Amino acid sequence: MTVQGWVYNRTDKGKLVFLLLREGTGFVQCVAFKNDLPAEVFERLLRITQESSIVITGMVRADKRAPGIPGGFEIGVKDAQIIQTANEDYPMALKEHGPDFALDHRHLWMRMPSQWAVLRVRATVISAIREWLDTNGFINMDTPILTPAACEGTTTLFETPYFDEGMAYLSQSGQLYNEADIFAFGKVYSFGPTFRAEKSKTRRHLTEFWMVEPEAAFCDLDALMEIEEQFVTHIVKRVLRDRQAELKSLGRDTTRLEKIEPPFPRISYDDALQMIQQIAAETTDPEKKELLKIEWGMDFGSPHETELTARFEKPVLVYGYPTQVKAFYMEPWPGRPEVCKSVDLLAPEGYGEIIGGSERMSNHELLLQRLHEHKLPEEAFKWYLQLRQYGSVPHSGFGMGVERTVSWVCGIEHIREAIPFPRTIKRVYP
RNA sequence: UCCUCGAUAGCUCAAUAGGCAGAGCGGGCGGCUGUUAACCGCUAGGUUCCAGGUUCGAGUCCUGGUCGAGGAGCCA
Repeated sequence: MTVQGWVYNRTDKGKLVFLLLREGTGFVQCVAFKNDLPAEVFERLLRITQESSIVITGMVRADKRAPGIPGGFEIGVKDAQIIQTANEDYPMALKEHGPDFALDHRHLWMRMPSQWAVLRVRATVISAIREWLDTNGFINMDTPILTPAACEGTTTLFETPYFDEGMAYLSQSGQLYNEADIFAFGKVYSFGPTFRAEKSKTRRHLTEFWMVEPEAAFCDLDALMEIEEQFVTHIVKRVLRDRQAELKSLGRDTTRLEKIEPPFPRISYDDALQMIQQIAAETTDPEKKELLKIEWGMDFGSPHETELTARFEKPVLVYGYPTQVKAFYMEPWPGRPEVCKSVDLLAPEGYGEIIGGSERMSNHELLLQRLHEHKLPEEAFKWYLQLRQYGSVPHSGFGMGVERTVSWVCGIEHIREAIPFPRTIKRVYP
């Protein structure tokens, strides 16, 4: 058989050369004995540089000693043709790099096994997302990226000149458009890039990230939570089924992922708050105590989510947040207007929020009132308000961050590794 | 925007109390028939982020700046 690929690493033993070849879908070891091939070819393999492109002809055989992803087999080389000899100054050493250097060389860094594995898992996560939605009655209905104004009215937006229409803004959510779509199609999802111009500098933030946003008509908060746990479980199971070798090479403890099964624990904001307050009271570390300080009405920050989810093995659904910390369009809790029918899905192991969702407000007059309370321009939301005048129904939806989900599934430290070319506050290269 | 930390060879890092600029990897040359980031010998490789200051002497101390990282806020 022949293998086409790139030389990831070379080890020579005099009359024997090992080449660890990247061939796109995996890493395979090729072994060349001096006596098995023409002297001139062997001499070239002995001197081949890292990352050179090559076509190898040989025989596959099983060998427990052979490394690779997956390991356990290798190719005995009979002949080889070098396509291009890579320059000898390839900058990526076969070890850890600092983040600045690694990100400056993202175009090469992605060839490394760890990055290759994460991005392969990402592709499977995306495939599983579409698979579950497509087979559960959701239809893909993408939403515009160039938008006239803030969808939720709070987050900082990237802006761009738009002909004679003034400024257009890069989408930070397709949700409002999804809400229009469900009245035509019942259950829909949008899936695309999302842009946030916030100056967030943490391992959980990107300025450009991918979000899937399912939305369903005739769906209340309870039904939404069921959808979320089925959806997340399916994604985890697909990765466990199809990407074992990649997870293993990342050193991921998959027993944690194997426990992901519905139902997920459901906790009200009120109860979660009490748990956090108790944790804060019991902690002796004064710095941690200060970080965990919280009272009713405040949103959970990252330290709160971390402490809370550390006490569960599965993702946790926290519902019923205070209205004042959530977006204007969320349905109020029956009999408790200070609380809304929102739900966040917090991933375990300290990864925190990967899904934010809610039941949407279906009453026209109340929605109009909320718009005014939030000082949003009624004219810009005219179409959105009309949805409540022509056949309004209870409906719900959520947004899931792809990179945060991939980070959790892979067990990696930083979200920037979960997207091929990350965009952060200080980086738009390469 | 705020808080904390960092910047030394291509890369990852070390350098006692302020006293000759170092190692491993990667590159080059040589050796080895089972390497797993191989190993062994030799070799080349430096504006110690920038601008000032203190000092006989600064990678090290002081001032200002640049760039980066982690965290907070905000969020997926």
